[in-house]
Amino acid sequence: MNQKINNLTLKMLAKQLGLSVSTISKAIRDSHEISDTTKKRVNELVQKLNYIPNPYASSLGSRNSKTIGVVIPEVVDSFFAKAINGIESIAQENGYHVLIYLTHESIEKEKQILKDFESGRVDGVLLSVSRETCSHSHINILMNKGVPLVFFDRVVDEVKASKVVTNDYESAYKATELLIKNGCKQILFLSFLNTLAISNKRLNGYKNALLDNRLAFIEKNILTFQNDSKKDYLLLKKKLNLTKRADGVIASVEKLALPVYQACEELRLNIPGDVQVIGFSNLDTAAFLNPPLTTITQPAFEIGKTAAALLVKALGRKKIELANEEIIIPSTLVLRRSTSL
Amino acid sequence: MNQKINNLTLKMLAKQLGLSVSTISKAIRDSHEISDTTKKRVNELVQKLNYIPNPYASSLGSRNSKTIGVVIPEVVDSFFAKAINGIESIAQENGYHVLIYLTHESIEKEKQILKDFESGRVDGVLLSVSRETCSHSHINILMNKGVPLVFFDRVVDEVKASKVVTNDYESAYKATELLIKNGCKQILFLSFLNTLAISNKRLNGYKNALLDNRLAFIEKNILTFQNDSKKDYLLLKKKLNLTKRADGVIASVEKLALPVYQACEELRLNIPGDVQVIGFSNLDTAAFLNPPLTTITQPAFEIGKTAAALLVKALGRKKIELANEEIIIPSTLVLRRSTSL
DNA sequence: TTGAAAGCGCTAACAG
DNA sequence: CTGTTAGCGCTTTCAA
Repeated sequence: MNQKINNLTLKMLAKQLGLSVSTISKAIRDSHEISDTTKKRVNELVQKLNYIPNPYASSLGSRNSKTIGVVIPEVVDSFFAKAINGIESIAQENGYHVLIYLTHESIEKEKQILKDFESGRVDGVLLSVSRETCSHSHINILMNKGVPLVFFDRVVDEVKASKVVTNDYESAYKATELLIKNGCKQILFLSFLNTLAISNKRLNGYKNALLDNRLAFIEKNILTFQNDSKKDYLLLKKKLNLTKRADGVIASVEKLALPVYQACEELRLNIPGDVQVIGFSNLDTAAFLNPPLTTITQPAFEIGKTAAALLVKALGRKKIELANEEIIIPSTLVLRRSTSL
Repeated sequence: MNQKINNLTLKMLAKQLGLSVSTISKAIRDSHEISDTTKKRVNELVQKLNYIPNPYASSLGSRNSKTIGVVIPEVVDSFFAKAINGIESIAQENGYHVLIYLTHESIEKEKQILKDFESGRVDGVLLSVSRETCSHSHINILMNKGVPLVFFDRVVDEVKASKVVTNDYESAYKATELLIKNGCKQILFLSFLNTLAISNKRLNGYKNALLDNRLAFIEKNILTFQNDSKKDYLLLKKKLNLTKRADGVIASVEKLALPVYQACEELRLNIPGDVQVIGFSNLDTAAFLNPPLTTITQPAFEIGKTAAALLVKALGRKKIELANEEIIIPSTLVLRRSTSL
């Protein structure tokens, strides 16, 4: 269907050099079975004619595609964007190609994508699950088909696999503790509706920090946002406007920090005077918000890079095997003016 | 090398149904040559056995891969992240897969990537060139090989191809005019070192707005940043600290808005009282910066989406042809408090 | 409407 | 060290 220009093939090279196709093939891949002289002859012709092998033919023969599939919820999110950067750096370095798929937080899309991967389209998968992902059979099915998979950031605890994460529990604990030390009595915890392990860990960190500091854990101080619902925003505003008003907020998701700022602005509440705020975020602009936002900053690039490295290393082995290890790369608490000094 | 699980093949299906491989193949692709009854039989078995075709074998046979290559400078940039979103939406909708490549602003990498595309790895390319891209033979070579390519945002004027851009000249003109109307006399224009057409257009908009308003165009008011150099930042600071200090700044690139804020903070200059600032930016946080940043906001999602749509439409045709049209989707000037009212 | 046969361009034993 | 022989799994004429 494509009017593709007659691309050079191994066969043509073979004819030109009076060698066999397989010799050329091996020479190009620098096989030890081939003499240096013929390698040189071959490479010269390859250069001269600008021969570029057909990757799909190679894949078919060798049963691997030199490509990895990256499945993430969003790309407009500084965490994921930076993680992709890390992934790409490793891929690039090792001659892998990167197929990107966005689930937009939909488990249906996630299933669809993983199912497609059963085709052998990718040699391995890097996955950060959607908020909707509660069941995980689709992940197991793929892995059982022999497709290596490494989770990063948003992992599923129940699935046995290699995982690269950050210390969500501790970070949330520290964040909460900071607010408490700073005198907050009513601390809101904002998150999106989901069953993500990562959310739970953050929530538990928050909860335990409260309890360890003899503060009540109040169910109603957990605000669970639906996607972009106005209602949730109004609830947040209400919480910040009661007589016994919330005086601290932890936005456990990057996107939820801004609504807090917005609400405070509309209510003419001072941050950090009236309300102190901490956000889980990789925003480069955090330092320039009004006021600068104290953040839990995840090592996004490193997480992506490490996950990719794990996968690529495994793919390089004769017998592919991931150790099912969990690598934890700690986040950093960056103090700024949204929490009082 | 891969211990891939014995994947189902057409041959196996054929045997089970007592049909030929080609019949199955056609049935699966819903060919009109196949009777409805056999189509049904085939599809039932396909469902039951969960048959998934090998994409690389298909590619080899059909000479197209159903994947597009997206080449961009960075992904940690809200413009590109949003553009990817647009691209992905179209790809997804049309059954295309998306390979992502980052040049990190290096023309060498860009060349390497485009050269790889000569292999037939992708059916078409979406390209936003690196800052270093001055020559463009690598792009022409690829196109001459018959690989369809659509530029988006950062185009190369000299190359004939379809392009999706925004109105950079007008936007910069409007931005400059706004500052002038607001009383600015010394307006800095910040950009990165490059020969990008897009930069030139913005610069010209700035220049002409000055001239049309009887203000001098001063070469030294153009600050050209190298990548992350401290020196440039210091120069910016100096410009903001002269007796005849700059009183307006246009950051013609998203990344350069923050240094301005930083410099003003360090110099204790008030925005917009002492200096008014406008940034070309898609930052969601713009509204929450201190003060909220007036921006030229590009239609990132639409640009990506439109470029992808153009490409995909062309790929769907028997005889692939792009009309070499240039589609312009206008940006929006969003007034916020970094420019006085 | 179906099927046989000939590839697509490359890899991979295995011989020589 | 090089070549021969089979495929990889699918698409595509072209006959039947």
